[in-house]
Amino acid sequence: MVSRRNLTILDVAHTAGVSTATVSRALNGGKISTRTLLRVDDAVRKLGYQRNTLARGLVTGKTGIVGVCVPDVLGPLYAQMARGIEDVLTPLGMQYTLLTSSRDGGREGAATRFLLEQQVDGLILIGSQLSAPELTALVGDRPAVLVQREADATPYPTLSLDNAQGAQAALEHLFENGHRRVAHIAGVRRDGRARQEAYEGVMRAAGLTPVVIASDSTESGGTLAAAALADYPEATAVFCSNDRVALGLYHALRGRGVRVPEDLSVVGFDDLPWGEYLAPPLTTVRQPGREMGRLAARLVLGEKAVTESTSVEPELVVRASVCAPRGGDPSLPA
Amino acid sequence: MVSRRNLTILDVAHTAGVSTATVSRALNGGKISTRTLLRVDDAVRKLGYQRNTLARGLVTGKTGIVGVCVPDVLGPLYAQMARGIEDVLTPLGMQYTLLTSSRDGGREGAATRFLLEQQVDGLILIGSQLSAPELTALVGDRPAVLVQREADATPYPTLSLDNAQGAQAALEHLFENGHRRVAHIAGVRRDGRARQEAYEGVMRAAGLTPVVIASDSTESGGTLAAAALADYPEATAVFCSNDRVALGLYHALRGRGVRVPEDLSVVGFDDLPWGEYLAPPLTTVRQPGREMGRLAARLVLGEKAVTESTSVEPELVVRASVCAPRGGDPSLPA
DNA sequence: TTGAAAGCGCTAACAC
DNA sequence: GTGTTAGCGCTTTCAA
Repeated sequence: MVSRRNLTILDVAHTAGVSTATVSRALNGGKISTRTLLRVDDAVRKLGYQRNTLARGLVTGKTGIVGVCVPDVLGPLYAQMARGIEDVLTPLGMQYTLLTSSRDGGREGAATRFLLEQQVDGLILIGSQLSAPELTALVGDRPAVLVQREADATPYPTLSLDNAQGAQAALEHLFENGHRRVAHIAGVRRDGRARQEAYEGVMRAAGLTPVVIASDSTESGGTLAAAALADYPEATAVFCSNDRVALGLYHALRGRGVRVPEDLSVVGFDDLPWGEYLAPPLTTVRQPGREMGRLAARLVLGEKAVTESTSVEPELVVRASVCAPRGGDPSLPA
Repeated sequence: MVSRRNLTILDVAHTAGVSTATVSRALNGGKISTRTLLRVDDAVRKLGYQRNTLARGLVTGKTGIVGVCVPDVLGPLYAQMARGIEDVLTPLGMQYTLLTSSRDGGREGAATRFLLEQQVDGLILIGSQLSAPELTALVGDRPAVLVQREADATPYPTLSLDNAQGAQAALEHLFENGHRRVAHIAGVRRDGRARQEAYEGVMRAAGLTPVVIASDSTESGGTLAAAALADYPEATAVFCSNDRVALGLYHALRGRGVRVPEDLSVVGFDDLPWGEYLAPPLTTVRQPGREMGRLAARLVLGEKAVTESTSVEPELVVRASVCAPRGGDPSLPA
């Protein structure tokens, strides 16, 4: 049962009394008589043989593995994407290897190179920070998909959330509730910037003045932003670049005796799992992570027609962190 | 720059005017004259050569990869462990491949087999659900570490959190605050069971009656548990099997007008990132995920003396979800 | 210090 | 249906 040294198909062939080719066929579903198949199966079981994927991959030129590189393992969104990828790979008997770039271009490059040297059949790069030339030099003409990145100077298809649409939905919801003075707590990364730009655009289009508070996209960024928000007391609502910021904001607001949503309405972005359990449950924009994962996988496998860039629609999730502003439509600074 | 078909070291050898052996040596830091090293480097760069790890692994019998299998990617704790593993692997020029078992024995078996066939140098199985015989049959004598699993009938070292100690710390904190009627919302998995047993033991040792509410370790489990808790109104505190349950409990309690901690003290387990931002900030037991990851990696690489089983100490994180019960020490049911 | 050559374990023609 | 055999791309003796 326990292997001494390396068990190979030769051992199996031996104990089954057939050739290695036959064993290979048995293992891969080739033309085989039922009797020999049984014999081989027995031998495999008896020996506890496990095939060596390296050798197999070396000769077939395929590994059945898709490499996935995420910014960090910590994000629930990436986890959802991973599930989506799994959804399409598993029925195909394929697997994926997950690596993290730690939001660092150097590490991302190393991880990507590693995956490529691993001879992965395809590459899904999520939130890549590498420049277009770096990417092309590294990946060459291997199948790759860039997720959370807008169409680029790269030859690879991209898949991204329509951040503009999400921001617009959030703001419209706020407008419908009577808000006009809506501040934005901005994020730092690609997505954050896209959301900020959309926010500014929508505000201007509505004849309103954007007020942007810089932040680092984390809970503590949200907490810090609360202080900055105190300098803009006429704001009746805040659109946060993501849920984590909203969480930090909730916390700081509570400390300052500001009630959500009575004193200040809040909208998040992402729809992380804990959002609905907050007090009040957070109104937010959902990013369909799992679906994005599925799409990315199908794109990289070439199952879906590869258009230059695909974007998926976010969905507004209305819960309880938005209500009408206190004095109806506020006119001028207090 | 962009490879036509497969670029091999033969191509490199060719353009550098040396043999493949020399190229190999140059790539791996063997004895080489500086001049040829430079020539090879140039050729590599010029061609955009990337080594084929499969071939390399096939001949060396090592891949430099540690396989990691986690119950689900969604858990922040697993993410922290992954970071810990990375901490020790990266400086060694090694990598890890992450796979999920989706808390399903079948999928876990498949994932493990896949990693093994991948010829990983070691295996870190987190929260494995497989039985000892299944595990031994599958893994054989390859280096493996079982995380979040107590010492077993398996030949592999285990690494687990001292759940008993964590439960004890939580309960002692509650006792010190004057609580006697402490209920427990139990979890379903290994860890949950260990915590429940510890809870029961500590309660009995203190001459108190354990009250256990079954749950599924998720937010909705916590929400449901709130209803069950209504049948035990004399409880002044609840020890939750994890933070997610505590979150759901918070939510349901709020709906019922029960204040935390004034009406009911709550303690969680795990210390997930959002705990400190809740209202009130959650007192909980921290699981040192990153450190566990580091330990697991060192164990699997054989850097650390392999003792049969290692356990790491949890740490009580006191925040604001515990205070003295309302009427001091409650005596009898209402 | 470098090169020639023998495999690592497997699959895929090609014969039988 | 089954066996023979030539590699897949690389490292590693062994000689030179």
